[in-house]
Amino acid sequence: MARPPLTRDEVLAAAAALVKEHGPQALTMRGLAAELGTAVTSIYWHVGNRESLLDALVERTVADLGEIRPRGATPQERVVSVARTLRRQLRDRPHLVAMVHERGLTERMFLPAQQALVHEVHAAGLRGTRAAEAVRAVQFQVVGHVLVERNRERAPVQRPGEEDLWGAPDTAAEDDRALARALAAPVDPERLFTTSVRALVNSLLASGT
Amino acid sequence: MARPPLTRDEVLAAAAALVKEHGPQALTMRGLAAELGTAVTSIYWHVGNRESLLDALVERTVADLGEIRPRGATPQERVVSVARTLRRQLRDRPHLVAMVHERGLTERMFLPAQQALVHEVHAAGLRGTRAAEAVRAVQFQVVGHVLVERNRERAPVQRPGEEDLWGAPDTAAEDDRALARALAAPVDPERLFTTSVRALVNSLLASGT
DNA sequence: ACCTGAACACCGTTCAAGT
DNA sequence: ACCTGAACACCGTTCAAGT
Repeated sequence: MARPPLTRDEVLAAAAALVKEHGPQALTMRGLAAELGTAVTSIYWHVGNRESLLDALVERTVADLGEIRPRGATPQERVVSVARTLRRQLRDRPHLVAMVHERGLTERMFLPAQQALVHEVHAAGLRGTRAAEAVRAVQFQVVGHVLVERNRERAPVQRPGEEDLWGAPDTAAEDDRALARALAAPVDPERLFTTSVRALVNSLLASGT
Repeated sequence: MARPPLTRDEVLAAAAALVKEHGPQALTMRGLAAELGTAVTSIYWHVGNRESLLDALVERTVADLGEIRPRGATPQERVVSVARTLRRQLRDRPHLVAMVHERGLTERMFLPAQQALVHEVHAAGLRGTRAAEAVRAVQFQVVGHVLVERNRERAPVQRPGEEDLWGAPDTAAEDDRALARALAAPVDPERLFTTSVRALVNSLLASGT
């Protein structure tokens, strides 16, 4: 009744499944061993230790991140489309993105998108330092937005929430009920993301033409 | 030789010191007890458990976050100054910001800044939904940037780094050596931050005048 | 080359018992 | 009201011993 010999790939696959479903804190060496039907110590032979297991996981999924195909008529539109695609890719793998982030591989993960951005910014007429700054501004903007967004989802109930904070009178917005109401309403992240990126991109690319 | 009776404040202070110095993972109940010269279980009497201890710590430091005084002649400048002040405040407490973030209290922490932003955006002529969107765009931008920045600092050595990635020929930037060089150079986060915020703010506030 | 159980040094938390 | 040690159920990791 002995199981077939354990392989490194098998370990990685099981670990990836655990992380994808329940997050990295759910990946314990003992739990993983139970999942695989082996002794805990066998895992150590194949992957070294927990730390390098996570490293391998992150490595593997960074490599999995797909190509980015810019869409749209103008460089502005294409940059925005790259940003939106990237946001979607990151949002699809919340736990893994967090792990990539923690391990400082955000840079690497972002490379395909960065190359696309370089191309578009160049097409918009930006050169040299200015172009590099525009690319990085967009890069920081997208990654930052996704991080903030994830945080909001993980902590859906704020105490007190913006509703309470802005529902009360005697605030700076008291003479603008529409503003107060808008701030009390929940954020629409998709919309806010697009608005922000568009605003940033319009401003950054304006200096190229 | 008995120590004076333990107080909740004493526990919080010692815990805060540990976290500030070495991060939350360095805060173990046993280590804290050793620091305080009591039994581990005494701590439980005062703060419940580790989770609510961290909650209390976060609560306390969110309350500590100071006022924000906008500076500058135009609303644009004042919004940028708010953003820069906020960035500095967040950067001064890296571990605690991360904890606030993890606990989903980013909203609350951001409130003083948000009120200042509302005031400035209003002064710039924005109203209602539009004003709210501008405020939130800046908010997300700042918090996101700080998060990305922190990540970069924690993982100073990227493998491979952007230098290697952009130093090689045959990239999209191969006809623009200045661009390739700029992307291979390390990021100046302060400068990038100011550039980005300025670009975003200019674009957002333009529609108000 | 690959797997194993025992053991070590850690965790957070509970609880009955003290004063 | 406050403190204590013992105990429980977890961790990750090492290592000598097996095949």
